[in-house]
This record gives sequence, C-alpha cells and structure tokens, in this order.
Amino acid sequence: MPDGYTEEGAAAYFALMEVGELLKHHVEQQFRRDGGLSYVQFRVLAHLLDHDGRLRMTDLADGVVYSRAGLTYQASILEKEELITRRPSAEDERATIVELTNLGRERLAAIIPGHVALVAHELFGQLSESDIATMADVLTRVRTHLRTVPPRSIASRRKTRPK
Amino acid sequence: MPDGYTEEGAAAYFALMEVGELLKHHVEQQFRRDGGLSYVQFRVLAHLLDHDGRLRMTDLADGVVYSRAGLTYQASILEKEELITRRPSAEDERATIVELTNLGRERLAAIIPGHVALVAHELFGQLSESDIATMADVLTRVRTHLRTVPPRSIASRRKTRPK
DNA sequence: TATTGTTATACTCTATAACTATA
DNA sequence: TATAGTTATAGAGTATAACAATA
Repeated sequence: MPDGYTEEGAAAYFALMEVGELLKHHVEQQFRRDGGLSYVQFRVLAHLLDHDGRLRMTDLADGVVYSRAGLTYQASILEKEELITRRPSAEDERATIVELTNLGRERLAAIIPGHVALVAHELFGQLSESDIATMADVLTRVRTHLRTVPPRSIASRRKTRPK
Repeated sequence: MPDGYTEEGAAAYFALMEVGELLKHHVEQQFRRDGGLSYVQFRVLAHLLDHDGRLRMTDLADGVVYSRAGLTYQASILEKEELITRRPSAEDERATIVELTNLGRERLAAIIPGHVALVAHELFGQLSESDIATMADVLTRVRTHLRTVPPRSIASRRKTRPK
C-alpha cells in the first residue's frame, strides 16, 4: 500500500468528493432557478466573460473541459437563446468565434449574485479565514498536478485502447 | 455582498470544484479499466460492502444519493452481471433486499488497490500530513452542513415549486 | 496532412409519473 | 392511505466517428 493512505486521508478524500457533488447539486438548482441555465451552460458563458467575451470553439472547449462535439451541442442551444453568437474567424476561416451577447451578460448578471451568496453560505459558512487560505493553497496545488494531462479536445490522439 | 467573499475564497471554491471534477474523471477511468464499472456502479457496490453486504433498495438509494428509479436501473445492470442479487425481504414484503455476491466482492477487490494508489498519487501526492488533516476537518464540517437537506429518494415531498 | 468545427449517432445517467403490491 | 419498488418514458449530457472546409 502506497504511503499517504491513512484514515484521515480517506476521510479527506470522501469528504472532498461528497462536498463537490452536493455543492454542485445546490449550485445547479440555483442556476436553473435564477437564470434557466444548466451547470455547463453557465460555465460556458462565465468562461467567455473571463476572456473578454469571445473565444474560439476549441479554446472554449478546452477551458470548460469538454469535447468539441459536446461544446457544439451546448453552443447551438445558447445561440438559439441568443446568449452567444457564432461567426467564422477572419484570420483563420476554419475557426469559429463565439461571442457573448448583451443578453448573455444579463443572464450572467441575474445569476452571479445569488451564486456568490449561495457559495458564501454553503461553503464558507462555518469556515475560518485560515481554513479558507489553507484550502485555496492546497487545492490549487492539487489542481495544478491534476491538470498535467492533455486537454480533452485532442483526446483522439491518445494511444490507450484504440480498439 | 455577503461577507466571506474574497479573492482567496473564490480561489478555494474554483479549485475545489475543479479538483473534484478532474479527480472524478481519473477515478472513473480507473474503475472502467480495472473492473468494468461506472462511477455510480462502483459506489453502489462499495456502499453495500460498507453495510455488511446487504441493504434495502431505499436505504441504498439514500446512501448513494440517487432516486429509487435510478437505483433500479443500476441494480438491474449489476444483477445481470451477477455482482448483486435482489430478493424480497422476509419482514416487509414490499421491500427488496440487495445483496453483494462473491463475484461483486471480487470485482471490488480488483478495483480498490488501484483506486487507493490513484488517489494517493493524484490527491495526496504533494500534500503534507497537516494539509490532509486540515482538509479532512474542514471538508467534513462542510459536508455535515450540506447534508442538512432531505434525501433525494423522498424528494417528491418537497414543497418548493410543485408546478 | 493536420486542424477546426459540425453532424449523426449511440450510450449513460437521471428524474418524473404511473403503476402494482404490501403495510 | 402511505410506502417500496418497478416500469415506461423523456431529457440532458457526453463521446466517437465520419465528414467538409480550410491551413
């Protein structure tokens, strides 16, 4: 058995996974209630907002960690609701530029305050500032480690089980 | 804005959610590879193992946090693979007792060592013992807080948005 | 040839509602 | 009446492979 496996480690792992799931469930409901968006859809819009409101499909797919086909599916829904637009890129005509519309920004604005309040209540509710600081530090390190894998949009290049 | 929202808090939240997702993705692949089970299916079997190998459907659904209908779907798959059995309860003939078979135990045994190794590597890899202790403490507290909601198997009783 | 994005398709998972049987 | 479980069904999300267009 590799070292690192302890009762406390197991407790941390189980709690981490369950907290992630429960929190996601709460957040999903809030997204749906306040903005009629699914979890993924919110993330797509939020990621656009974080990148000046425009990104290429592939970059957006990598950012939100989805396959390009999966993003095309979500993008067509969001486009139908006029929360984003899609148009060919001027520099590279293969590429599609996704752009957040004003309606998309409004939708985010309708969701974000409640989202912040929810997380503040559910997650930070009973935690001290030093707890939060430790969590941020520790989890950021783990995330960096976990990210050491190729993005999914080029997953077809992997060599495992080509079948 | 509610207090509790800080840059560090946001960092902790985003990292928490992403770590949960990435870790789940890695773990899912390992379950599939080493035992041909999905994430949920593993959890169903593992939850049974944690309860002397037998539980009623409803209790199993609550334990794994799924609707009864969803569990019936998974149970029929697991039963077909002979990893569990289902039979009516003797005390309450409405109830179904789910029982882990030897094959089910073997399947778990084929998965668990790799699972432990994976988590030890991916999650605990670069964390100190005190980091882990803090995580266990903090996240257990949050989990307790988040669990303050009725289990999903009786979700039909809620009074919000009866529609 | 490689890359971008879309389409077609199939599959997994989940939830709702209707139903049966038992308490 | 209420509870346990199943079934039917519908919907969301994801992945794979094949494809067209462009680099």
